[in-house]
Amino acid sequence: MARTTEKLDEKIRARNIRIILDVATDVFSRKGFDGARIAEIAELANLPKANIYYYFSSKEDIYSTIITNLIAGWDDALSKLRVDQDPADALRQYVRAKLVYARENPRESRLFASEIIQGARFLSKKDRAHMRAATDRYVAVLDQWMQEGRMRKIDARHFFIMLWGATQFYSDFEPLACDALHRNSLSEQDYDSAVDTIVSSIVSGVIPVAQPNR
Amino acid sequence: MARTTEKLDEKIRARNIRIILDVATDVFSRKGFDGARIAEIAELANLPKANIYYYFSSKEDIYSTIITNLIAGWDDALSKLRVDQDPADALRQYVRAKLVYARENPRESRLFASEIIQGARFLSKKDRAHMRAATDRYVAVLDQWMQEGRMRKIDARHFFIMLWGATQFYSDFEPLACDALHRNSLSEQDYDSAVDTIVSSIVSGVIPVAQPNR
DNA sequence: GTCTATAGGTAGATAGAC
DNA sequence: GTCTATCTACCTATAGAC
Repeated sequence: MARTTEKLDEKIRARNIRIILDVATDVFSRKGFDGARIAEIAELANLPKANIYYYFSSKEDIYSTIITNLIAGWDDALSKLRVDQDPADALRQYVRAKLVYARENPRESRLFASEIIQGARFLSKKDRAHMRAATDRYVAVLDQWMQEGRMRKIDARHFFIMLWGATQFYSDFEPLACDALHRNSLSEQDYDSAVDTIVSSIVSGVIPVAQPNR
Repeated sequence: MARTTEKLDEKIRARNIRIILDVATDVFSRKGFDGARIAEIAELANLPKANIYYYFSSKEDIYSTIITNLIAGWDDALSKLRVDQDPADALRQYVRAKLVYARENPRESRLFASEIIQGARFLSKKDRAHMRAATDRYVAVLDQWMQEGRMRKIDARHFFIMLWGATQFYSDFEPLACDALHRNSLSEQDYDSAVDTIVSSIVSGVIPVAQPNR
């Protein structure tokens, strides 16, 4: 009997926590940390406000939980660049993976963008170190390719910033992307075009090589 | 006498409005519209809270004024792409102008980014139409270059989104850029490296052309 | 034009009944 | 575990003295 109750409680608890984190992601992404209201989260979760405080100790507790979760999610979502891959193929896979993640997780992407714009106040040192380490690994792969002559020598760190900015724009600044593309909303084809444009631009360049008959 | 008083009043008014808009840009950029507090704006402006409401009718009034002002500022800041320029030179100038603007106006840049992330609720139709028209003019220049064979055929709209994302990252997501570059803050040299990496990547591509002896 | 005082409402968080 | 009622603090905005 006790076991049944415990199991049921665990189910209710897990379910409520999941719902709270889900709607909180929505509210935080639309309002930022300071602008978000616990009352709105409670309303969207169909729970009394006090119930939120039964599962989480504070507003910051909910927020930090979401951030740590989404950073963990990135590692799985982003295909790993490996030194033995073809650089052009690998870059295409990386850009595609970033755009797919952005398209499938727009709220998480915007919440994180909002957190950074507002000064990265709740991004823990651990999470930042984790991200720096991931960047360093990617940079090492590109540096290796450059050493082997399989890639032109550029600054790999700035290069990754360029890829991040180019890909995140579609989810974080969607209204601007829609305006620029004359769309009401972005379709899967638009995302495919984004991959093609980004990859073909950075792989081959946009300026034709001068004719040899000069 | 009346004239002197009027002049003095105008000076005080102009000065106070300027100060309010200045500190409000800071607060809105750090907290977003909903998170910003009039009390904080008043405190930073060294004015009583009620004084803010003497110059502006509401929180939204201050916010909208800032947004319209900063959009007007862009037209001057961004060097115009002209069809008769050399494409590579023109793209370098454009990227540089965007990065210089981002570096010199980080608060405006972040406030605007925050507004878009939070759904572009206060971006007027007029301002959006204005931005779309500017984009269309830039796109027309690139399309012309492509028709003349001076530029590879890519989607000009996605291409501009790539440039916007790549350049805005440095001001809007500065903490991430600092982490990626292993810096405490970004120097002018870092911005120069950003221009070089972005421009050389998109102009020539990062993958060497295959040797002709295949 | 300036600013104190305050209205009227809502925020995050908690006490305690069930 | 759940939720009503409520605390204290703070919010936007205004009234009205100077």
